[in-house]
Amino acid sequence: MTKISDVAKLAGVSTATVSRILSNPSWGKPETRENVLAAVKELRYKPNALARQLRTQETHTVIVITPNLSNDLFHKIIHSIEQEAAAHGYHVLVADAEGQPSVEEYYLNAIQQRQVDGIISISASAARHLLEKIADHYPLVLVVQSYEECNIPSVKIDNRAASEAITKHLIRIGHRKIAHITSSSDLLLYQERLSGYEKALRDGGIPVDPDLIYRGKGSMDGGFEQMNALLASGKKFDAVTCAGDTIAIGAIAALKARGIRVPQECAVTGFDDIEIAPYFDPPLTTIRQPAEQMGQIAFLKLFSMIKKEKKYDSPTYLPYELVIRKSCGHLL
Amino acid sequence: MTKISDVAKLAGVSTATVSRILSNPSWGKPETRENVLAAVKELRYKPNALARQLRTQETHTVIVITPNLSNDLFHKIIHSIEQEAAAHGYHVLVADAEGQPSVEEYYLNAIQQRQVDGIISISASAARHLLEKIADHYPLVLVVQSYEECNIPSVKIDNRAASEAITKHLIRIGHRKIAHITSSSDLLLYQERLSGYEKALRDGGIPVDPDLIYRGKGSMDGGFEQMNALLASGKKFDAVTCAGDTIAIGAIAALKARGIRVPQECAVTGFDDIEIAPYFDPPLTTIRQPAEQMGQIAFLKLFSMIKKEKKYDSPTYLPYELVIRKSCGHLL
DNA sequence: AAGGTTAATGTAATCGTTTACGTTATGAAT
DNA sequence: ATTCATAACGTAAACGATTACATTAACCTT
Repeated sequence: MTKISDVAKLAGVSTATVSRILSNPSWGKPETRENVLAAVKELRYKPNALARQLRTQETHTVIVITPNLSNDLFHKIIHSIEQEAAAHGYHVLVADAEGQPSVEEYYLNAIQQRQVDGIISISASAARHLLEKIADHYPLVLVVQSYEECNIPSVKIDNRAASEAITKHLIRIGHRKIAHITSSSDLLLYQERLSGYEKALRDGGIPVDPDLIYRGKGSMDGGFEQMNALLASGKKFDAVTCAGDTIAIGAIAALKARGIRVPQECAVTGFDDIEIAPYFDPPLTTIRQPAEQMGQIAFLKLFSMIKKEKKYDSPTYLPYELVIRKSCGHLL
Repeated sequence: MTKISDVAKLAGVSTATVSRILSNPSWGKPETRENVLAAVKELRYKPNALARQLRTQETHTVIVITPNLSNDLFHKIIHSIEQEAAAHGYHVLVADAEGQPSVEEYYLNAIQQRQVDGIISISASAARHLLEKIADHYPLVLVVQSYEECNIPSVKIDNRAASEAITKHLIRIGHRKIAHITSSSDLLLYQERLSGYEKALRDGGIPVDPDLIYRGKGSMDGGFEQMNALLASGKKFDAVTCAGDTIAIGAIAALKARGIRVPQECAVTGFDDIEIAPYFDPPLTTIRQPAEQMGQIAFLKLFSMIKKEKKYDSPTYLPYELVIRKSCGHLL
């Protein structure tokens, strides 16, 4: 592998000159520039990133930690982080935390070992105090969810309000016995969605019935299983709000398997507006999160922290959108 | 940040001793070990990965290049690569090539700059000669697709045979006028699937009709659009094989939108067996690729190349599985 | 012509490890 | 007691870049 000293030798200059010409477009006299650049081209020189990073103490790389790779919303966000990062000359390392023994360890290792300049955590699942400790020492931004009254920079929608909105829509069009299927994970975002659901019920004068709230895996399998459990319970219900589109899809499949028509006999709503939402039968009524914006803003926040422009920041709330399709039944 | 010399000072030894004790469990006398390890703990020392990598000339990191992150099959593969890599003490860097101006450049940069020890390319889209040139110099493994008679190591299923099998199934249960919707990308894998479809038709004594072959985006949107085009053409058909489950989902949505019942009036098959396949209405008949195995074997191949055990290798063909669900209609 | 400013470049230290090579201590073998 | 092998450890040279500091050259200014 050719190194900078090879280039320097061929161009008849010192390594310092090569380095400067390569990193500062207005440096050196034209003749020298030409020589050096010609040598670079001839030898096909590529700077060794490790050496550079070791010396400059920055990697121009950020790590994105995601609970899994199979969530459509997550990779929309990841993709937009990558776009924005590239625009600033940064690389993105994607870490799939699924199946990782200790997410916390994962978080820290990369940055402590100086392999990345900052962390973006999508839907972080670590304990609050731990995240705060990390944020105290390193640039960290949370996306999709964050803790309340916590000064770790974050970007998200108001999950509670969104969930309330979609539930209120069901009430408005005449549903009363509304169930909720959610994930049993203890992510705050699910608690917030549950809480929005409850608020909508209370505001609509409908008592919250704990027997209509089901928790399980946050996947299609999970939705399928929980809906079967709900059906098996014998409880009556005419609508279900699900805390995610994948859950909703599993739930609808379970209803259909018993010959229950959606939305005529039971309305179902999702959350996230994943790719399949409009193509499913029936198309899902859901909440759309502004994935692109979330990723973009998350990177920009992180970037300004890396550049030491600011350390803390208030959470950014972005607008969500209630997307009404057929799975919730008739509008008024 | 504490460095190795801090540890050495506190433990009263040289940096060489610290380094050796940390990397070789049977080195040094017990007393020294204890001192050093105690110092490490006290100072919370974490080795600087960059410095280590610069010195050892290996990063223990491999890069996985994927055409996009939204394909369920791809992240199953990525996930299994990560699992296997972790078991060998390697990290995985995921590169989403979508929207990248030049995938080729991407391929090379990371490895030329010595940031990774090897490359796994999922469904590579680069030109053959380019891939061969890369493989000549660096460890490279292809997954999901590869070129014929090419000695770049690869892991995949026999796409042609699988496509032939699923098409033959349609013929066996009585379909004659079978269309094919595929991606307009020039990935070999789509050509192979098309070719398997054609072979099945010919073997069944059915002429291949170019007017029944449609190409578009390989997404749900694409399937929707192509099916609409097919319908608009006025051509008669009673079944459609799609080159991917997402295409099939879009296609079915388009059929339903016109009130055409699937599979009664038109059978549809997919490819890949993504998460939603069993939950869709109707559940998709499709080809399951052994994603876990593919990822695992891909990493192992790469690993042996990195360790210089072997350079070239014949492609590994793994068994696929024809998964028959309802979207193709009655079995005999 | 002397002094001063600036541009162009070189020298060598530095980032934080690992490791080849050298030295000393220890103990076994003769 | 001498020799020899081996274990334990230290010294210092890498790895390949960037950059503080020093130097020289060139060009003004008066």
